[in-house]
Amino acid sequence: MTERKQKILAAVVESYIRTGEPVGSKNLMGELDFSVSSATIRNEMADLAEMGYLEQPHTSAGRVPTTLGYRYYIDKLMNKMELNEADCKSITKTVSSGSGDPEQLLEKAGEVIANLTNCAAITTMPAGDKATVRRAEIVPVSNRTAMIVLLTSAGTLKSKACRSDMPITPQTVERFYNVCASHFVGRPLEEIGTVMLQTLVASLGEYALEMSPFFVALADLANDALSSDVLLEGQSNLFNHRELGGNVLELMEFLRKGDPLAKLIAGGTDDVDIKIGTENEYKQLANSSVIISHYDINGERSGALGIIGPTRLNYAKLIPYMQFVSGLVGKILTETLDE
Amino acid sequence: MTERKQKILAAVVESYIRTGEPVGSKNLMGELDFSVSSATIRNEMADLAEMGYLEQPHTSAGRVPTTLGYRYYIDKLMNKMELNEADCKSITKTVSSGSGDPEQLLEKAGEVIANLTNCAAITTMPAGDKATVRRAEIVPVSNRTAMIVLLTSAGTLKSKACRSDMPITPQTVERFYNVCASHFVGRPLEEIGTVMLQTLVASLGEYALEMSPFFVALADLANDALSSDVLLEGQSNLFNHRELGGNVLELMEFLRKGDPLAKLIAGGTDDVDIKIGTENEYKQLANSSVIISHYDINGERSGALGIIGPTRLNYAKLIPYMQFVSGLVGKILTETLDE
DNA sequence: GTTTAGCACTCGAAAACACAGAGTGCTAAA
DNA sequence: TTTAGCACTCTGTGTTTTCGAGTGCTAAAC
Repeated sequence: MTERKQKILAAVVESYIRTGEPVGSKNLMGELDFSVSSATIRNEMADLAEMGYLEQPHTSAGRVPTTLGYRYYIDKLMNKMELNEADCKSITKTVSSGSGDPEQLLEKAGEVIANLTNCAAITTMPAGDKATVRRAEIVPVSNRTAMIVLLTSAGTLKSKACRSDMPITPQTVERFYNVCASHFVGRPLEEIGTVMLQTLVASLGEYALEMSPFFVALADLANDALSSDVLLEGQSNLFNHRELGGNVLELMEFLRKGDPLAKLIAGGTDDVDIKIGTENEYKQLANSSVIISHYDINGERSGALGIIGPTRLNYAKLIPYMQFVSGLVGKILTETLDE
Repeated sequence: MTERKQKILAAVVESYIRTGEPVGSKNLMGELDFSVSSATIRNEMADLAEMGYLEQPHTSAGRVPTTLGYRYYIDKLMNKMELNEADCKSITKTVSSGSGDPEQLLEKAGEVIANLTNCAAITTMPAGDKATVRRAEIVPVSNRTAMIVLLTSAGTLKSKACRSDMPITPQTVERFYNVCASHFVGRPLEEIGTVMLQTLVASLGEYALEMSPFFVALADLANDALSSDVLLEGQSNLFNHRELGGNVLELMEFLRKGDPLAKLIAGGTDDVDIKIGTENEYKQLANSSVIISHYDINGERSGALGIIGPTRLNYAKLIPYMQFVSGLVGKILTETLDE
């Protein structure tokens, strides 16, 4: 891999990212900082194609970067762009304008990213992995229906209505509160599994029947709180990218499901993860790139922001932006949740 | 408007709804219960076109119903289809399978409708118009951050994190609880407006500064609880209707915003509201039809289910279905929330 | 040995064209 | 009033043509 080949590869990638058109040898001439003829470039490009970095949509078209080409560009050739001062300010202003509610914050961050990048943005709420139960109770709303409320140490509050077969008395409420206080509060959410509940219910004796629906619902809530919520913003931006073509629908269908999204965004240990096209584990993403940037709360990896778009993302610009926003989110959340 | 014209109009509408193709005089011959030549039908159709009930996409194409045509058909000609027994059962089963949580219920109902109709489904949570405050409190999650929790008599629970400039002490919590108990509990949500809050904060004296962010957040929550939540399901179904063409995107963008949706579904006093194409107040819906069916809780109009799809909906079938599902939802919610 | 000019060739996109088919409107006869 | 017949219109489709961008190869130039 000569230096000249590198320069040509970089130029092809950048030109393609900019225009979306396959790039030919003649056009490339003007974009290089050294002058050679188009024939020379052609030879080099043929080499790069053979090496797997470029490919042709069809015989008589220009060249387009392959997954490998993008990867090489990102890892070795790319110069990250500086952040635009004004953008930073406006982002900071928008993101921090909320009242301190994490969900609102991440929603806003997602919006900002989606608008900025013209892609779909995904954000995860701070992970509840290690969260413990802070409080659990039932609040009656009618004769036989009550809200179950679960507050975790991570600051998430989940609630859900639940119907009982028996009238709900103040004693029911108190009993439930006491059981929770003695068995759950301060313990990790994970412990509220079905096994735990079964033994618990068994030990309740005569009250078992009365209480069991509430404990089942509580387990539901605990699960809810454990599975990190994923927010999605700006999906419709994907329609602006015609290279995604007919696959947009499948892609959007894929995004609608929370589970794979959660997996997608969870993986990776680096500060910023980039998955290009077929590098993605899901085949629906074969034509898309994903940039994921994690955020830390109190120095601990807690969640992530990501974008999903076509493979020809402006990586040099977007990577720093994603880092900036996730850093900002981490900072704000750390402040919000400090002990 | 002769009887024959009516029969022809009905046949045109039904054929178009079935096939999606403009219908010509020859094809129509086979679908009428009397025999006349295509020429006769042509004459009648020309008349109907002149009267504004039909139109031609272009000179040499068949005829398509206009908004007026659909309207006449629905109001005067349509025979509502009977509900399919098996469908009813499966709907009932799916919808009532939840744990009694209204949100879950309406989500399921929306899903069922979306799948059944191949349209986008919108559902509103039971209105909080007349709801009162059942409980309001703050729960600290860190030194300066607390969750504000608001539970209404309608069974909705809203919460939100809120950050204070001062450390939150148990006294703060108690003070807030007491103020809420004495001023808000039992009162309509609407009263928690900014005006009310200002006078209240003023009366708090030295604690005003400490408490005000929480009251502001509480007002937010009250507003949240008042503005009926709108759930949207099956938007992607809209892509299956090619007659919506390029407008699908605008339509989906429109659906993403909650506000107009809420307005859309709120209006109307009838049991079932049908808006066809340009009858809709929003121009993004000019090519769509909307069927909205309200549900009652304890005999009081509380919310609605609706579908949005192309104008060529199978009204005769879908209207009874919507009535059935909304009736079912009303029944279940009435049971859930009975006092 | 590397670079360049020249040239034949390939392929896709767009334009031009032909044409079948569905449907209409009109006229005149039944 | 209804019907048969006919000329006409328009779209959608398939075919052909043209155009241009781009390539790969060869042979000459550096």
